[in-house]
Amino acid sequence: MVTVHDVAARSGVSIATVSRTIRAPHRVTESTRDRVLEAIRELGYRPNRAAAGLRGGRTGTIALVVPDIDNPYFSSLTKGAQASSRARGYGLVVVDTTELAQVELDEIEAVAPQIDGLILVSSRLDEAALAEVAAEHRCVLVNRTLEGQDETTPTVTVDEGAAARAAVEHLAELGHRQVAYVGGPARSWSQTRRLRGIRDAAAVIDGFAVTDLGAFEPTAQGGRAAAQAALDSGATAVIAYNDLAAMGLLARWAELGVRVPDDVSLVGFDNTYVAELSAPHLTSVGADLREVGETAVELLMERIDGAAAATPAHGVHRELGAQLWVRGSTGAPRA
Amino acid sequence: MVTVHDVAARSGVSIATVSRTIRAPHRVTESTRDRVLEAIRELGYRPNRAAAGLRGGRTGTIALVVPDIDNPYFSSLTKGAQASSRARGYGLVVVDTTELAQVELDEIEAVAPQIDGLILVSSRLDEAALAEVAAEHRCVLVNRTLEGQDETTPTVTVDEGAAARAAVEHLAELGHRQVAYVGGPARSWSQTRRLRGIRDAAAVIDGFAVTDLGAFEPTAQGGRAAAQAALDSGATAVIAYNDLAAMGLLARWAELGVRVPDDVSLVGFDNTYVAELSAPHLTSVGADLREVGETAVELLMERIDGAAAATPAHGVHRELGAQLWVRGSTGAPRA
DNA sequence: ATGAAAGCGCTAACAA
DNA sequence: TTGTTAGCGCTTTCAT
Repeated sequence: MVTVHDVAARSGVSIATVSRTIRAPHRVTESTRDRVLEAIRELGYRPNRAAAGLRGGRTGTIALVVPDIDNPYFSSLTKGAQASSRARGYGLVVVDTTELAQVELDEIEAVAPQIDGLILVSSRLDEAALAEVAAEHRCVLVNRTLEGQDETTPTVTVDEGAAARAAVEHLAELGHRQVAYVGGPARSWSQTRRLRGIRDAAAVIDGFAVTDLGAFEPTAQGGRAAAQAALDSGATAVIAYNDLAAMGLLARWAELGVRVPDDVSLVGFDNTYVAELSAPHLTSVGADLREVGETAVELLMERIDGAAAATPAHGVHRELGAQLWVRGSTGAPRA
Repeated sequence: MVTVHDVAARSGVSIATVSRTIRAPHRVTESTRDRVLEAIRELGYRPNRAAAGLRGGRTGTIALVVPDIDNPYFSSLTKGAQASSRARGYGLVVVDTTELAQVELDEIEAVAPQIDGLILVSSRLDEAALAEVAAEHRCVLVNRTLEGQDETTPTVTVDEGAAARAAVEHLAELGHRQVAYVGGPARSWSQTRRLRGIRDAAAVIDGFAVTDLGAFEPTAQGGRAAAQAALDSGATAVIAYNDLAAMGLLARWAELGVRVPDDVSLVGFDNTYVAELSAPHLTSVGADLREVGETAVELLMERIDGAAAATPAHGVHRELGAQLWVRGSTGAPRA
């Protein structure tokens, strides 16, 4: 292992100068700097981030904590974060909590000392635990806000209201008036906002009725389970809590001989890549997931770099716009 | 931040005893141990893994390096690794290399000092670079072997030959004799093995012919691009390089009015979760991906714990069996 | 069985 | 501008 000492010896300077050459190049004469840089290259020196963090408080690494990496929503978001942090010279470590609050807490505490900050995506922690984590670590929240007086934790959310509205208006324009909603986990943060968004959007359209089919698993299985009920509801179009559930509806309907969009239209949420796997492709509403990841990193960087500097006392909250991605699963209702 | 000093003060012992209580409990009297353990609980002390690694060489963390986390193959494998490492008390950090060899190399060198070992999945490094990484770091290879004299690096592979054979035999039993293969990236390690496996299996079946359609992107788009050619080949069944490509074939065929499995049967590779997203569900061959991840962690653990101990001079190579997952996309050929 | 002390690789005062 | 030095939190001899 090559250390600062090796580089120092090789270039005939002290270890402090080596460190400075990396962290504050302007504080070193050009000639020495060149010499040190060359030694670094020759020796293949790489600073030990753990050691740097131990002493200086900066590790050059951030962590992204997700509930389930094996879910296209989170993996796409992760891609965005990865690209963004890399572009800024930061390392990114991904942690999967398997949807468990306790695991989430454990892992956060375990990695915390080794990183400069963390991004919590769709945290499964309860308010109290989340507030404590947010208070003790430099972090950014995604898809979740801290209720109450917290104005200090940067947050990235997607405008679920706009997404829901886009779905409803799209269907209304196509001529639909009877729509069924296949919901996700009842207590979920997104579910609440999505259902309300749909209701609000529907309310301002003449003669537009929405039937809430209740809570289903946010998976293809959940979608399959809802397929018959959706049909029975008499709706000409269905909105699903997420793309995975929509895929389940699509598959089950195909087995039942129901054609999409001829017999019924379908819209998913999140615009994950699975929306382009089906036949027909799935119309979906949502933000650009990679952009969500990028934005979270951006906010965290501001928090880190401008630590003492221009950090506003109030937190930064970014609500990302949602778009409608029209694909083959939506069309005019049967005459 | 709670440190060993806080715990030591609280329990009236030295920091050395605190450390021992954690790393070598049997070297501490039961009464003192209890006292220390209680202080740890009360204070909520968590050892700083980075610091531990700096001094002792053990960080309690391992890294999993994948080319693209936004690919169901890797994300499922990651789940397995995550569960397994957690069960063993190790932290797991996931690194996404965006398919780039240079990024892979950079990230490996950056995290290396902070971890006890790493798992390289489907490494994009060339032989020379990979050999060097394997020599300098404690690592396990997945889906890749080091050619030549290396007998020292543990490796996990999937029996692609068995997978290919399972696909071919399944189709043969159904009555198919004309099969087309939609290939993946020409130079890919898996592609080579899969094609050969299919050829070998076909060779021993009377009158069984395989048409190689050539290289396509290992994505839904790639599958779509191959759809027409697959039909034109006159095959009654198609095997795709992976599930994603198979999904593309399925979708394009649906648009073309081709029915699966009535008009043509389809088999994918890898058995990722997307195989259960389509209508009909996709028959696929492959190993249990989570098991692949678990096995890799297991091998790495053996390498770490038994460092000096019973480590055989020759490496450990585990080839995981592949299974056939029969779903709706395969059936008898049209009479 | 326990404590004192050295030092892992690095950064940040402080001196020079 | 550069070097010296004191630790960051921890593990690990070496004493006791």
